[in-house]
Amino acid sequence: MARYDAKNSEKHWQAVWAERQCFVAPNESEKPKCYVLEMFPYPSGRIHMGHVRNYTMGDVLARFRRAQGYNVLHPMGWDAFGLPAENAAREKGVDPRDWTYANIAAMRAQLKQMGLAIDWSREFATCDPDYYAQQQRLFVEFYKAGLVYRAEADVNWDPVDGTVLANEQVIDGRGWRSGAPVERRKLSQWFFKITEYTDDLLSALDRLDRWPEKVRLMQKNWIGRSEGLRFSFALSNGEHVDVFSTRPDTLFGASFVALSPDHPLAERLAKSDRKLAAFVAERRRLGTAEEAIETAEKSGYDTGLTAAHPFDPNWQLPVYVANFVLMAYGTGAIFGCPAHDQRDLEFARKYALPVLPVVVPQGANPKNFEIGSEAYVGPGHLANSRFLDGLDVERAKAEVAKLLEAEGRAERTVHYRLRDWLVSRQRPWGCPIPMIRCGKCGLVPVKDSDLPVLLPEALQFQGAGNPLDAHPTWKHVECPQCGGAAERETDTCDTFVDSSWYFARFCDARADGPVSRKAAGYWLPVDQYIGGIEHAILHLLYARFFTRGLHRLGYTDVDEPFAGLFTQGMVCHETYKGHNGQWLALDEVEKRDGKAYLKGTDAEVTIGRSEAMSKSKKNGIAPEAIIDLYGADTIRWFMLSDTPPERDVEWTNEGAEGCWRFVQRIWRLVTEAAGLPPPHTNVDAVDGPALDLRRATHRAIAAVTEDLDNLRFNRAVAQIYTLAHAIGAADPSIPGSVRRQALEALVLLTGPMMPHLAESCWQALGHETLVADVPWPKADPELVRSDTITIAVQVNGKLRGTIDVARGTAQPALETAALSLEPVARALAGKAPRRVIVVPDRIVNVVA
RNA sequence: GCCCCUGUGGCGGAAUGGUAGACGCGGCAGACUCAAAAUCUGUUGCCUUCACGGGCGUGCUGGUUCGAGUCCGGCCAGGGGCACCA
Repeated sequence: MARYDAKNSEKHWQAVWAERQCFVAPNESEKPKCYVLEMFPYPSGRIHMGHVRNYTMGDVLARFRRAQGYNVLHPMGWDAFGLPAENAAREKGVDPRDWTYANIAAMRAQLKQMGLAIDWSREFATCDPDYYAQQQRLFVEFYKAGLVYRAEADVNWDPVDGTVLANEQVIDGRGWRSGAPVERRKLSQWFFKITEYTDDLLSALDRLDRWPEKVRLMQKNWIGRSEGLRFSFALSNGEHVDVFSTRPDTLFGASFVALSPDHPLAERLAKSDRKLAAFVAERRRLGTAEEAIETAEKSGYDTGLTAAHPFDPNWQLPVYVANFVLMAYGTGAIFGCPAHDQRDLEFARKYALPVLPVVVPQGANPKNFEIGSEAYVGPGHLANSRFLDGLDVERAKAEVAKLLEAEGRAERTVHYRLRDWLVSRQRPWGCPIPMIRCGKCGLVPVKDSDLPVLLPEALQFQGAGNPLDAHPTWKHVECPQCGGAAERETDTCDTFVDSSWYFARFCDARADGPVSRKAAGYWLPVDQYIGGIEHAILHLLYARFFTRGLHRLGYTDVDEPFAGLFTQGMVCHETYKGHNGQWLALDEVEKRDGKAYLKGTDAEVTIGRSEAMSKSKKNGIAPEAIIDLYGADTIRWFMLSDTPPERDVEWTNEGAEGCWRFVQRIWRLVTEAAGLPPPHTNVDAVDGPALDLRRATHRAIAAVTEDLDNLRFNRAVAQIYTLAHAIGAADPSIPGSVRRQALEALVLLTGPMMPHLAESCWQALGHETLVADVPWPKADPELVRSDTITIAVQVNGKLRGTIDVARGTAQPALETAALSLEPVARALAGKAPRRVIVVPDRIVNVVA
């Protein structure tokens, strides 16, 4: 029997699908629509295993929904602006445009090898002038709608990339791309007013019921709503300092006031206080990096000023500048209550400040309740707090707020941690911001008729700074308003802008305007979005904001771009380290008897734990190599097998071999079944082994359908193995029509996961249609349910036997049958049962 | 520091509060073969027993329940996120 020739078969079917335009989605259809989207890739030049997993999952769903009768939109594009192209330009002297499009061509070819059911007619790259022209149009419209503004901002400056980074793009005090230590600079920057939608972005999370709870929680925490009180302390120098607190109930436990080193007052004091200036500078070297601040010891600088307690002018609190107070949150100043805040406690212990408990838990005696090394943050009643004594925390908060508000000294406020989105980037390989600065007219948007603002043909990458800015002619233009000499904005957009609306552009990728209202009305929202958890916050939040903006501009009626979200796990592999601790690549190592050795030697190497495939750890496996060896169907099958899709998967060669064996097994099952009745033969009533196979077939159809509906690919795979086994083990005497039906179901169920193999098998079974065009099989409920079932019999919850009964057998009969079991009698040892729990069709539990 | 997730055989993992370990990988045994490869079949949690059987088992520890991998409380370990969120 000839083996299945994956290489030729896959090439053949890919050509057939392309030729017949199987996966081109019409924008009008009688069918219900289904929009399946995977996060589009950055064109790095080659696909990695993470892409393979991501696009396989989306492809299975797209093909499954198509078979179920949906009009499926499953597009692909390229997130093509960004720093790597610039780095390549600087390092290799290539044009970023050429580099990017060459990468796209290479990756497109690799993706096509995977046999994805994609509507390639909608493909675009964000660096296509046609795409970014439309984005510029949106920028101007957002600007006119009041969603864009320019402001001075204290920004993170990356001295290597010569670019500004958003706070959330700084990792450990270094640029998230360049790794260079970040400096601070004040620059005039463009912002999107995402905070205009804060409340809505938060409250709408509750309605995203097909999003992972984890992601909704992460977004909720990121938006960070907190209710509190804003009030001021009078300082000994005659000034006032505003603080924000969510715990005003603990005011009588205050023992200090602390300012952020970035607080204007701290900066002003530092001008005449060298030591303070040094302290502030030291803190700034820590950057905004969380880890650095985390591990840094709490420290402060006593300004010598004091602050009067709001309820007692004679009570003076010391005023510190403290390294743990953030300017970006609240007012940049706090009052410290060491007994009920861990950070304040550590600070107080260090500077020997009083620690007075003012909230005591239920049952504790206020007189001897003491704070040790842990602050008490739980509920309780107020103590040591004069007129607040005895109140619970919530009532005390309200009381303090009421008193201070009545005197006009405080304001109940809701604070969010979400800040506006800084989109300016000083990079040449991005979408130019279509604004013009005129000495006379100020900021003027580029006229619509002058769009797009194209990037210049040739850019010089020598030297730091932005080549757009350094270009001899590009930025010099006439003011659209007064006609005088003016300058273009040379900043480009954050690439998150590009990815914030591409899903809407896919609805009609060649529309004249940015988004076709009609097409977006038909396709949006995306029914299932699939991508990595690393985008759980920024990308998804920005896309949600942008969609609201598009709604405001009338491009769409939806606010939420992604009705369903699925975040897949990473692809991992064992790691290896040599004697001096360096990472070893997979092809430098060979395994024998469970141990790893340097290839060709007896030098043992350390086997590290499995980690996400990465260049730095040298544990990556190239998908092309696997596709070359086994074919795309095998790698697809591996990605779907065993591990639940949301969990990290470990790549193993043994597993891949197992997948490849299964490909051959299906092919053998199909091709060995010679002499079947012709296609479309009806199955007559059968019994015995033939009925068993029919039942197995319909059970598999039902189970796979349900599993794919819920993206439980690993379970669907297990069901298909079970059906294949049932077919292989079936009695040779059963009618060919039954065997045919089982094989056809097997092929169709496998179709979304191993599409090439399925087409070959379908053809081998005598069909002239394509699996890609065949409707999804339907399970007969009669055949899914079995008439007899096995019921467990327990004594005191321990299994003692089973009984086979007809479905629906009544309680008394079950009880009698259970009690007559020999092991049950033995366990009872002659005594009468105290009680017998009988759940029909489920279980009998005898309580002895 | 705060928040989130995950702990089940040798391994990846199944399991609406109702027979723990489906399915796959690996191992073992057998069939086919002169032999091997390939393939097929069976078997495979641990302890105990000649056997029948019995006991123990879902990170630990309490609880709820006739019955807990599943629900609740307390811990431990590993992983992830974050802007110390006052």
